[in-house]
Amino acid sequence: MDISTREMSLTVGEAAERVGLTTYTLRWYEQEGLVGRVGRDSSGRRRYTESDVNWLFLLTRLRRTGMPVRDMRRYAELARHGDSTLGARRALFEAHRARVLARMAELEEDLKVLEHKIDAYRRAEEESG
Amino acid sequence: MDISTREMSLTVGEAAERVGLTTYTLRWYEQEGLVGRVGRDSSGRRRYTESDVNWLFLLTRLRRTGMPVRDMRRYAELARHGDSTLGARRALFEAHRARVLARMAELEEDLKVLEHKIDAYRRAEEESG
DNA sequence: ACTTGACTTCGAGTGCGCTCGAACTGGAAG
DNA sequence: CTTCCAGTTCGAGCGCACTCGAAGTCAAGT
Repeated sequence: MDISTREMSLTVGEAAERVGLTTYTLRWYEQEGLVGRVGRDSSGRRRYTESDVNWLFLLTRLRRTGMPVRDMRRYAELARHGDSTLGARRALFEAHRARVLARMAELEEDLKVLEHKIDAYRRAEEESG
Repeated sequence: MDISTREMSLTVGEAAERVGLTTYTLRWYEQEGLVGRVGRDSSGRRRYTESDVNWLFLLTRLRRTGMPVRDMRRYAELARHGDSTLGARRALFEAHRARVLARMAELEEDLKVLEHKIDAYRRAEEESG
């Protein structure tokens, strides 16, 4: 039982790799207030804890579902204000879930258009190729 | 049976409204080669035919599924080259369909994360609210 | 001791997809 | 006949989300 496996802390490069963002983006997220001030070591280098990494991971999911950085910032601010904002955070997620579901419904519609087109091309190829 | 119902032609504003884009965007699409040169009336105004509008509609679906304008341009170029490019166009759509399916799978994953979070907030609210 | 390479901050630059302002024109309504 | 509105072209500008370059620091490896 190595103490380092219990008290993990990662450099910006390691954290970036783990969450699939670049070091540039991680620093920028911090600057933009999407992440609270990350701890530094004695020489001023960022040290990411496991909970920092979990938070970053959540941010990547929000981003990937199309949440604007502006809204992620708002969410981060709520989170920084503790338990009194739990309801607001849930509301934010529920609203976002609705948007994601709507987006998925759109994509399914659009997929149909794509498939129709593919079929039409197939038929046209048979006829003239 | 009015002849105007058979030979429809729309102004840029009407076409924009019908496909859900702005007039700016319609002109820009033309300029960018996403749409072949649209016909003009005697005083130089654009007149969109039904097939122009159908084409534009298809473009909106490609856009909405995340196809970059660059790729839409490539597709438009293929379409302008006639039946010899049917296979290429089908391939382009099939590749795009794969990306859309992958995107939908991602969204479903991300949706799970969202629902977990919502549940967690609900539980936390019960406990401390 | 020196080199290497990942880190620091800062401000500037990039790519995408529009979006708009300016200056002008031309058809239709009152 | 005038007023109005929607259209024209052109180039410039914008918002978003990064992405990068410059100049410097620091710790570890050879």
